[in-house]
Amino acid sequence: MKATIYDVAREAGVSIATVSQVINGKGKISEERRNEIFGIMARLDYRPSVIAAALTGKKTYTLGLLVPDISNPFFAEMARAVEDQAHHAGYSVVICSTHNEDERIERYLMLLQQKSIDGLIIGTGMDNNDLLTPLVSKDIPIVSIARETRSPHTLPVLVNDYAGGRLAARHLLEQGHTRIAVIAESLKVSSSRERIRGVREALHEAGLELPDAFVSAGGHDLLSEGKRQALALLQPAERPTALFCCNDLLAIGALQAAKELILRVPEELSIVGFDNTILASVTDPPLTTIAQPIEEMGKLAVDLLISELGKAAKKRTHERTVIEPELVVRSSTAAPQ
Amino acid sequence: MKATIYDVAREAGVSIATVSQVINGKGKISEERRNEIFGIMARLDYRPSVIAAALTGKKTYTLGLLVPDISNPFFAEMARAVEDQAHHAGYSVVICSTHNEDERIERYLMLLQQKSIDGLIIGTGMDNNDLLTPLVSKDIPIVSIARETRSPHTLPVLVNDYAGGRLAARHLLEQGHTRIAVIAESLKVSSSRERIRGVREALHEAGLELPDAFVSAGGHDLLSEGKRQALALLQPAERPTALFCCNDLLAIGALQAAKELILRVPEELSIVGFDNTILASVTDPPLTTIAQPIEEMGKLAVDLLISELGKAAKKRTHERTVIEPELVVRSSTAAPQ
DNA sequence: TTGAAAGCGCTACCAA
DNA sequence: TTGGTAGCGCTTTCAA
Repeated sequence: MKATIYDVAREAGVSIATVSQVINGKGKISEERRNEIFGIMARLDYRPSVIAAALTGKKTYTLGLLVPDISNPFFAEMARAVEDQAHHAGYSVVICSTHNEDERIERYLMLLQQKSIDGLIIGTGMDNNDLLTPLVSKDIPIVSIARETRSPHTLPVLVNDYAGGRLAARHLLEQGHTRIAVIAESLKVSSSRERIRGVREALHEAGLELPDAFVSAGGHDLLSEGKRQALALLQPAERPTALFCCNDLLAIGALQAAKELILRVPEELSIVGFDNTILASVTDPPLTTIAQPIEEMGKLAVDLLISELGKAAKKRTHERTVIEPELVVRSSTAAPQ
Repeated sequence: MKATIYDVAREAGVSIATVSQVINGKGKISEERRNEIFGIMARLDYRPSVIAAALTGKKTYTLGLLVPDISNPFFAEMARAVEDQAHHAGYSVVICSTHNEDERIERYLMLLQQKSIDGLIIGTGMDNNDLLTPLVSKDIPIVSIARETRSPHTLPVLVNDYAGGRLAARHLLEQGHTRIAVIAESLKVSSSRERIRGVREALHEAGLELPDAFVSAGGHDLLSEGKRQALALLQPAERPTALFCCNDLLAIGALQAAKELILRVPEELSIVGFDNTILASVTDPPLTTIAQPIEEMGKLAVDLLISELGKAAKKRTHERTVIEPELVVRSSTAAPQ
């Protein structure tokens, strides 16, 4: 059977209270005793039960991570960064794929609460901020990564999406494009809206408009959705000469659409993605995209969360952490013919 | 404050034992009482604490998943399948990226034990099976997915790697290749060894050999490793005309190597991958690869694990679940010039 | 059909 | 410096 604190105490001829203090480095225990007890713990291969500790109100050293879909490389890379950093700090991470469905989000949130996570990282879009109130009222700190929620209690760590949109549009404008369309995953997500705003703004500065007909959004399966939307956008005679896709997966869908329509990329159609996931570097042609420093963001989010963990709810920060995106030019963009 | 079982009991004018029975559908409680209590639970927004339940020896409804690297699309897709299926069954999943390092594996295993997971899914290579003994002695069921451990206590769910290797080699042989080299991620992983054995066997049947110089392995960063190894293999005058890479990431590295050497794929060099991740379909050229039905495997693994959860340790299955792989022909293979 | 009470393993407070 | 002990919220006999 597994050794408990009682076994250690008995073996050491002390009370469990003493052992507990040794474990937690509290109280004043003599060097001697301390070392003796450590020795016994090692000999008995004793491992404190996180569960029992959690029951008495201590931390569980578990974080929750909500992402729409872990099989999307962007979120996989995010999960990796988060998990890595958390691991370094002694935390483990429960990863939840929400598929952007409120119902799943709710179930997961319940689950995570029941399991008493110490903190939550949200990488998924959320309509309904009420879902967070139970967490908030329990003083569980929440950071959102790569998107914002409307709740004042979540600390965002994000890339400057607006700037990203501008960057993409400017790149396209500089190459001489004037008919630029946008494909977004979902207008529910703050980051998509911001990126579109950036595009619109950049166009505006160039004296151009972003017609509503050139903004497309929606869908779950990003790849096929990107393709479907691109197909639709490219139908009209007055088709756009460039597509800005709000993520790489959508961009790849667009790439497939172009292939299907026998439009050469970048000669006949330019495509810009967003995220700079591994996908962007391997496609045919390689994708010009806006890079989100996802690894850095993941690390930052975890550090931030853990530092908030220590504080009383009152003293929590409310700062937004914003990182600037970068344009990565590959081969999917060129001057229009 | 959060409602506890005591609040519910008080409100209902019964004892906590009764409430507990209602929650767990045990004992004989009158319809009336039962409904009344359910009502009160709902009204109080009562959520049983998984932690407290776990302390008394009940399940935690948490599974552990060990993968080498969640940012590798293959494992991301695996994680997604596992997580999805687990979620359907009411379980959550703690995902751990081991980087194939024994030390990390050990830490994670400790962590998972402390948190009392109900079951473990191993998707990572493991040298040291001793790390599993603590789990085994606690009767925690373990299934390995897409690879085997040497421990008799883990139930494997895998693709027929040997057949996969053969499939790849046969495809190449049929196209007229005779100088076929193999790039593997690590010989520590059973699946790699099996795939190579399959290749060797197929070659053997065709009266050919797989020289040791044509087998390359090792490394962590799969992409750059694939490139490095391909570069090395393609150096000699007697260079191979085809490369079988033990996963898609390696294959993409090889693709990059070919580009660097200005070798056209597939005209001058054929490349076959393994896994059929999303990557394979978007590369330039799209990758011929061996498909692992990863979604199916993930589901199977979870179902298997959960069904084992119910059984006493003695009655556990020892069956291997093997699925046949499929060849997916795209554009990275052709007859040698 | 229901309830009392003994844990589960640990923490934290108060005494000694 | 150390130990006693009352919980933490829930499950599970055993009695009533």
